[in-house]
Order: sequence, then C-alpha cells, then structure tokens
Amino acid sequence: MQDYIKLLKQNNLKATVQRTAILKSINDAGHINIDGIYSSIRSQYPTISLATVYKNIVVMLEHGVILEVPISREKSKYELKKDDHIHIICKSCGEIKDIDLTRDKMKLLDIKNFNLSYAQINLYGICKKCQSK
Amino acid sequence: MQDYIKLLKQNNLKATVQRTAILKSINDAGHINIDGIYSSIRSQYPTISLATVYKNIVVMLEHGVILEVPISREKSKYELKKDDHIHIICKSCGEIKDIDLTRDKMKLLDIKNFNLSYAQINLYGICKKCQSK
DNA sequence: CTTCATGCAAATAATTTGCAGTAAG
DNA sequence: CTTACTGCAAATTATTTGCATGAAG
Repeated sequence: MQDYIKLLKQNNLKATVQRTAILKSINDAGHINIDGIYSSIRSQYPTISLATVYKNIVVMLEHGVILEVPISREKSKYELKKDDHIHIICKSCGEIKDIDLTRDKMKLLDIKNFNLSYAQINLYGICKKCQSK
Repeated sequence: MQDYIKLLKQNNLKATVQRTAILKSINDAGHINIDGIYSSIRSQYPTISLATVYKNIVVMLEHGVILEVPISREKSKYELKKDDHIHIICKSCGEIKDIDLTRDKMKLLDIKNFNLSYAQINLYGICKKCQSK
C-alpha cells in the first residue's frame, strides 16, 4: 500500500484511500474494467461512489499512473503503467495475458498455445503535421 | 458501389442502400467513428437513423465485413476488413495511418517521422483453456 | 410471398458534472 | 489553513430495443 502512495505522490497526485484502493484493485487483477474496480473495492469501502472511480481513472490516466487497454466490443480495461508489452486477449473468456518484450526470452510458449485470430497493433504518438504546430 | 454489394452478399448480408453507404463512408475515411459515419451519410440520405448505423455496425462486425479499432480515451473507429497492419495514431489530431505488414517494404519513413510515445499491441484469439471447452 | 432491415420513439447503460461537505498536505 | 477530493444526485451522452412499415431476394 505504501508503494501506491509513493507512486501517486511521484506523479503529483494526493494519496487518498480511494486512489490507493483503485490501484490495488488494478494491480491485483492485472487488467480490469471500471465495474470490476468498483465492485472489488465496494467490499472494503462500501461508501465509495462510482463517480469517484471514474474521476480517478481519468486523472490517473492523465498523470500516467495507469494505462487504458481499449478492447474490441468490450469496455476498456486498465492496467498499471509498466514497460511495453503485448496483450494476448482471449475472445472467449476475455482474459488478458501480458507478454513482456524482453527481446531475449519472449514467452513463445504462451503464444504457441494461443489460437490467434488477429492482431491489433497501435502506435500512439504525435504525427509530423502536429509536431510542427 | 457494386463492390460493396458484392462484399455484403459474400458475407450473407442483404445489400441495402444504408449498408453500402456505411461501407462507402468507412472506406472513404479509412478510419471513422459512429458519429462520423452518421453525419457523412446524412448529407446523401437525410432519413437514415443513428439506430440503423449502430445496428449495422454490430451486424457487419459479426459478419467480419468491418473491424473495430478501439482507441484509448476515444470512441472506437471502424475500418474495412483487410490484411493485418499497424495503426499509427496521432494523439493530437487523432488521425490514423496504416502501416502494411508487407515484410519487404514496411514504410519506415512514416514511422521515422512519427514521434512515438507508446505502443499497444493486442493479439486476439482463443486461449488454451477456452480451446478445450 | 417471406424474411429481414429501417426509422422512430422509448428504454437502458455509460459517463460526466455541480456542489456541499471532508480529508490531505 | 488551503487546496483538492469525495459522494450524492442530476444531467448528459452513448447505445440498445420494440414495433409498425417498407424493401430485398
């Protein structure tokens, strides 16, 4: 829990009990959507409001504490910010597994056991035109 | 237009004027969200309803005619189904450019001119557990 | 003909906002 | 203290649904 407080302060955010609970929920799940976060926290903090979860997701995204994982035909999930990695997303159960991009030992087994139907590779940044604005 | 009719019939869908208009709108734009489709079609077919656009996006996704491009912090865009490719997405203007995965001549210039901040690589398929269900 | 799609209006779901009270630093 | 966060309720936005009519095959 101390780690989450540090993480928030490092990113210029007040460390409230709601925020640390959200980060814990995300970290425990790995990848989880808004409703999942809300219901997982409610058991511990029955008074937390859904609006608070929404507001904090926005602010933590803006401050780079978490990342959104937008998923075809589903509500976005969220993860703690970490090194670049590939998501393998099961279209049946929705489970998401991370494949780290450590060049020397990419987990080929996980990919081999996965019946791949399609890839979605998005690179985010600033295009040439916008760079010169 | 004839092409869109063929495309729809090949995928066991009735070729209505609304559907071909949606496909044309998507193809013209490359990548476009629901509202963009709706407003681009309205000038030609003022009577089309937003509900029809929604319904047809769903059915054309299910039949594999189009693909959803879910985007962090924005409404999903849609594209015609085509060979695998990478999206480079400008976080400033939202423009999406395709990078074809033709191994021999990947458009490196486009990537070089792009100020990359992060990559999002999602592989969709069926995980081992679900395969044996 | 028969089946399925359309457009409208209404229903539901998802997300955002305003504001008074409260906690963090 | 001062600023910013929370929770609630209300507002807004996004998406889905039901149904009578109309178009496609």
